[in-house]
Amino acid sequence: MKKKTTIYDIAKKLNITAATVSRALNNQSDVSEATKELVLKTAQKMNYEQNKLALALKSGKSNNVGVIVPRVDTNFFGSVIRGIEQELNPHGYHIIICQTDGNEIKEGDNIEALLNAQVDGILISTSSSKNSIFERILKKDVPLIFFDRKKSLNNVSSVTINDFNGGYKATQHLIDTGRTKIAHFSGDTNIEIFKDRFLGYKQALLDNNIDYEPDYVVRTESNLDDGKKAIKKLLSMKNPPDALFSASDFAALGAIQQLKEKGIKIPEDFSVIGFSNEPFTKFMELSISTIDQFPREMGKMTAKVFLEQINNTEKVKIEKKVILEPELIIRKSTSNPL
Amino acid sequence: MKKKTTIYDIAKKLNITAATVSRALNNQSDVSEATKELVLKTAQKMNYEQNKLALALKSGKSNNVGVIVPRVDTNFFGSVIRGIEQELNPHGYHIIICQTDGNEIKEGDNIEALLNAQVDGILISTSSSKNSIFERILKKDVPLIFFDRKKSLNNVSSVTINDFNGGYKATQHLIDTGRTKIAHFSGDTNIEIFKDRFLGYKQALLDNNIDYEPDYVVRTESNLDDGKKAIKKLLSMKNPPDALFSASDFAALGAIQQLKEKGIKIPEDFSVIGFSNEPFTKFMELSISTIDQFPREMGKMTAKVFLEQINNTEKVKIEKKVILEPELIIRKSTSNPL
DNA sequence: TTATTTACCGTAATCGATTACGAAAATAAA
DNA sequence: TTTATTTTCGTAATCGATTACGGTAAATAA
Repeated sequence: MKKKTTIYDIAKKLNITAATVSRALNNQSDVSEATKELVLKTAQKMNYEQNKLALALKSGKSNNVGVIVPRVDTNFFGSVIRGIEQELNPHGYHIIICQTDGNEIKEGDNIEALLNAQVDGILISTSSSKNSIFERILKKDVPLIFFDRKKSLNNVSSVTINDFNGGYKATQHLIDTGRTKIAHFSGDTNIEIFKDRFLGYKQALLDNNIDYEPDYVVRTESNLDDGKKAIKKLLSMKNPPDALFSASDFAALGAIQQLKEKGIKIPEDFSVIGFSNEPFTKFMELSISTIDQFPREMGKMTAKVFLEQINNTEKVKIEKKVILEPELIIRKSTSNPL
Repeated sequence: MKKKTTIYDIAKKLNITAATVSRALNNQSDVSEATKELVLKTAQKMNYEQNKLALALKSGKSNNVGVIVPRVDTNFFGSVIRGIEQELNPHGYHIIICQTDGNEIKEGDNIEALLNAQVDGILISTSSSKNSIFERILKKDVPLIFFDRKKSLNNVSSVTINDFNGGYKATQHLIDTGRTKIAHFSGDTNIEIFKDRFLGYKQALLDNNIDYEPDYVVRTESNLDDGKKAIKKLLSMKNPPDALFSASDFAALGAIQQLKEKGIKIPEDFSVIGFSNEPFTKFMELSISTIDQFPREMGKMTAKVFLEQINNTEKVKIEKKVILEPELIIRKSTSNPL
């Protein structure tokens, strides 16, 4: 009852060998139609199901792909993962999810474990500062693809959005509505995506002949409280800003709540734009302008790049750097362009 | 360079057999300290890493657990999955994620694939109407645990929240604020959780001697548009309701937006309570009262029940029905109790 | 000196599939 | 009828680990 039936069980019952059973099940040419049918029928009758582990060991292909993210319960990563799974599932791959909580050690452990599990590839949004772990993956010839948070490595593909352009577009939009005193909530600029958003912000100022004011830039975490604190600090300046580009939607919301408390009118007296297009930004009565990152498409693209790499029979390695273009979404927290 | 090193490679290099290498690596007693050290050292030098596939095939344990959900990009399922992963990872398990999009066929295919992949267990929030697939899992002696959306099967454990009480608490809260004409947005009542929320609603009315009005109950999908449509219909009644318990936060928000458009004051003239405690409900200027389901805890609990079942050496099977108690969260879309 | 134990390690089977090679049987060609 | 060619299927190796069993030599006991 409990024991799973193998091809040996079928072979014994039919008085043939497992080799023939295997060939019949795989519909190979050198088996007579008669035995093929017989095998198929008894396989069905005995509830036979192929043990993919044995197949994986033999073939060296597990059909599993590891996906590593800081956490799965955010809209962004949830959507990316959804995209990856949708794209990979029809090709027979399963995805194994690992969370790092942004912890470098956990990330290393997860990579180690995935390699031991013989995954056919690793898709990762990294929280690591070092490259050494990734070189171990490459040495084993396991396909590695970065998405969103990447490291720059030779021969390694990545799928990201153009965070520089995202920052630029957001800032330019504020300028287009007539603002010049534009503050910025920055994330951890050691992480590439946050540095790029910041650089886009600076470049937009430069291109519009607006002086860059370092005091207008505040480092914040991605939560409401940090946004509130940061905007308080900015408003207490001698020459306070009249607009904000936040690298995080959550911090942007915190700022908005604080501004309202102080009786400052949005967007008449102060404009706010966020980043990520979190679902809540659309739902607010005062909906929040933001930058869409197309996370689902990012996931699908990551999966596609992986599939291409797997199927690449050329000797030369391909290195694809896919950069998605983010989109400005104008809502009520900013005015319309002049 | 590319070839992974096996215990045979180590054995050959040291002129011993693979058996000894295996024993040394597993720190077994019948190997001399000298060779143990030697093996460990050369294993390190040769970058040896255990192939878990071979181990899995031999032992019959893959250390993978399948998790099946409708989709991963919602706050609820994302949080549940996060909880499952956090609990299972320290025990050496990896989770394989599958999405069904609520499609029964896809769910069957996913189960099939997970069984073939020899997962050590399946944790599922089901969209299926039939029991037959699950009986196949049980026949194979693969641990099966339901969470949130369950089927009632003998000897199968489940982790759910008390949706009946959730519906009851929400409705009772509206009554406590002085409402009597309470409408209900119901989900698909063929799904147990939605039926239970509805039954809780009815029971609360009954216990408070309020007549149940079938026309006050509208079937809606979990999105804004359906909520808007439904509330329009309700408001056009001869005797329209003055409160709403929606089984979905999204539909509740749609209703609120529509009510505002009509100039109806919330919560003075109309109270709304949702279900699920989606993040946006807290962020709104008019924050939405709702029912918290503790999804992360649900995930952790599901994982714990799985671990217990795995480690259960008794002959008798345990069947655990864990029911989490949902919590009423009062915000601005409902008044304070009288 | 002989017997017995212990420490250490090799042999070979096993998990469940695939497949190169070769052999027997069936058929076609001479 | 004999030879050549297919068709069909069995034998055994392989993937990379673990482990029951057995054997040898050294250590200890008698």
